[in-house]
Amino acid sequence: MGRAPCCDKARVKRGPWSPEEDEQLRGYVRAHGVGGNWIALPHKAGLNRCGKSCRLRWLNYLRPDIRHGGYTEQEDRVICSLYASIGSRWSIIASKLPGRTDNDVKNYWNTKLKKKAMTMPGPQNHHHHAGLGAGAGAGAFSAGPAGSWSQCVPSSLQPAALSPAASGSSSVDTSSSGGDMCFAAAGMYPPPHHMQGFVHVDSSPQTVLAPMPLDVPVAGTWASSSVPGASNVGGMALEDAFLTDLSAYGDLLLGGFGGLLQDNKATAAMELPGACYFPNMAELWAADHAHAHAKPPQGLCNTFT
DNA sequence: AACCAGCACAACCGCCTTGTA
DNA sequence: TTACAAGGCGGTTGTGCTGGT
Repeated sequence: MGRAPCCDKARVKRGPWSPEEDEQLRGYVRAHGVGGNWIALPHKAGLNRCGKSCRLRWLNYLRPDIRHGGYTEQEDRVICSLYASIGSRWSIIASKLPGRTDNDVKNYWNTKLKKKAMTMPGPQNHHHHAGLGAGAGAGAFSAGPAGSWSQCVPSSLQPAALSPAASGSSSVDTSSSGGDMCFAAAGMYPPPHHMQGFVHVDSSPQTVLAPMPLDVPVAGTWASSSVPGASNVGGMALEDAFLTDLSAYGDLLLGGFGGLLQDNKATAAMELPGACYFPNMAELWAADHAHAHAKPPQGLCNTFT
């Protein structure tokens, strides 16, 4: 027997919201805020709706800062970049796109961007895949010789090598806040010497990404918030560093994103909030070392902050 | 004009995580 | 430590619109 439903579905209204309901919810939130309790909100607001439904409606549609449609090339690249590195974690991806919601980004990917990405030419240098490809889970992403998306990417388009399901990361501590080792595009860029076997620090397509040694000293959290002048460190703009890294990962892991990303990375001009755009190191660790059942070394993070 | 297929997007479902008593 | 409630998330479904036949 499953858990009890959050509301009586037989009694609450379902389906599309009417303009009157929208205005009722909008007015209530304007006047009182959400109050930290979505379950109680519909009753207080006089809405015959499930609390979860109210929450979704507000977050995905009624919030004043929401933008719908009109995705830019930069946003496309960011979505592809992050999808290549972290998979379908839409809330994280959306958090990097001001005014976008996870649902919106997810729909956009499923209906448009996925097809667009599928039509992109494949990578030019498949020897990249020798790096992480030796690790567990990477087999699903071995690029075909022709290098087309349809051959490189599994049917689900899920980067299994990084996904919780494949890495078994339910046992991996992805929520640690202390010692997060964010490979922030800002903060410490280029990365310390001992990380450069793993981190792509230049735009050379020949760069081979190798698994990071696990016994490396971890220098603590790399976050722009703690580093003065972090938006442009080492002569590399934040977005350039970000996209350079992720294009390298896309090429390594999916065999197709690289082509989508590399062309215009230098011209990317959108401002990306937050600091840590690097792939989840804990999951990479788990996937690459078949240690899904164990915790990664302290300091591997899952935080995009 | 009617029908159908495909598309876009809003909304729902169920599971997982988190906070709290 | 445990149990429970609520929040959060990603996958999936439903619905309306549009273009083609």
